[in-house]
Amino acid sequence: MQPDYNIAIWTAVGHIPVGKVATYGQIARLAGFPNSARAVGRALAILPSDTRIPWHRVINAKGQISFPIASEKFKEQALRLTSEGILIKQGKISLTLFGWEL
DNA sequence: CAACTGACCATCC
DNA sequence: AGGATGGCCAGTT
Repeated sequence: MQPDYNIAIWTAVGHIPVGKVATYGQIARLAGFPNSARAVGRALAILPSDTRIPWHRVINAKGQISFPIASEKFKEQALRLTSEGILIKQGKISLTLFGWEL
């Protein structure tokens, strides 16, 4: 099991400009899997902690972080996003303002 | 081998 | 506007 899914997805994620965010659906589309947003979630889930992939720039279609509000993962992602200039109000990110390729 | 699960999404009510 | 429903697809149980 070493499908290129993950490679394609990671590559697409790596193309997200700093200060912008993309949804799983967008990434899936860019990677060549129009109906497999879930593949993106999987690909990101198996990333090692020392990865250089900006996984934090990937959020769900609701414009929110796809983690339990109190989890460490959530906090880390929120921190990384804010430090890149992305504003999170009430746990929600404005895709209109920070969405990649609108 | 069948069923469940999940860092999801679009549509319908 | 918020909740339920169906579809997707690969890795686990």
